Amino acid sequence: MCCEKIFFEKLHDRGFRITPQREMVLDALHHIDGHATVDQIYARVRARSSSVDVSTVYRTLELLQELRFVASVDLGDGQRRYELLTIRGPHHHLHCRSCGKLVRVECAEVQPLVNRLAQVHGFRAEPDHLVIPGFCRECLAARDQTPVGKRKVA
Amino acid sequence: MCCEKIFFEKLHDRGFRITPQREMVLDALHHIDGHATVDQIYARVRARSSSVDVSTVYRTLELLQELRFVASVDLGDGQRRYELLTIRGPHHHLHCRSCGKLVRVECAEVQPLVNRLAQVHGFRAEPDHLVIPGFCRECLAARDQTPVGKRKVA
DNA sequence: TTACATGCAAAGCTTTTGCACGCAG
DNA sequence: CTGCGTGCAAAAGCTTTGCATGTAA
Repeated sequence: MCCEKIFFEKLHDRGFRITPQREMVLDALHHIDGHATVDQIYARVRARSSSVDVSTVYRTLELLQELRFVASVDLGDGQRRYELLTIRGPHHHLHCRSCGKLVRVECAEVQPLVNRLAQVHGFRAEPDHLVIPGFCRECLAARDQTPVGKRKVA
Repeated sequence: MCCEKIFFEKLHDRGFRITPQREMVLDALHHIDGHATVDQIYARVRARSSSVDVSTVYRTLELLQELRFVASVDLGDGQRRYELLTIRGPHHHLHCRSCGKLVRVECAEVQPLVNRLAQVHGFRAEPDHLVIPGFCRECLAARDQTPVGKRKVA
């Protein structure tokens, strides 16, 4: 796949080494539908080579972030998620605080805001991975009726 | 302070008890400039009563979220932050992925987007506490020049 | 050959949970 | 009185780190 080639080139350019582990992590990211947790990635990598360690996965993901191959999101549930920036078109997310659902939003819908933020604040809102918390249609009604108790907010 | 009164009323209405600990956590939130970490809150509470436990702070914060007195944000640095919704006017944040700085953005700037999301997706973007990741003016230049190494992204 | 990357294991952090006691109502 | 809320202590995650070994270049 083309990503891999670019990945290896970039690694090489920056003086990093090309290893099977790095290739496997990238491959795992390709095969998991967006927003992969470390667990998911690790599981997939282990399926190919059971001797790989989690720490290597973490280190590789850190590297992939450096190289701008993945973005990470923290949805607040204690697990960071990683998503390839190379294959999926740019998009954003609505994250329901109640049920955790992710609604995909096309770039165009957010672009006006991104533009304005750049103008007014000189701030580049990450155009490939904006996460907007809130409540989805389904949960809005439900939540307003639920008697308040020791309910998980996550 | 008025918040406290409303807080106690709300507690009472829902059948929760009014305790010194709960009052102290609320008070701490008032005295810490927005986005308090649990550590900060805990420190402030301990200053008044050293026997209070962290777990109580966590439990109280959970309760405060239930009652919509605070919102929490996870900036991805491994510590959730809590902010009172009662005293500060509604606002949003630009969060710099590089230096962690929070830029405050007034509601009006984001409202058009919030409206559109409601229309198109039936989604209520949390209007009091939207966090938009990206890169601030200062870091944009710096980051593009920094040689890639084992740099923390957080 | 050189030193970067890995595996292993242990530690670090924040947050959660179980339980018996104390206190609000 | 009753049982909700608390303190204490331990556990549970996820993530990071130190170090010796293996391996890409």
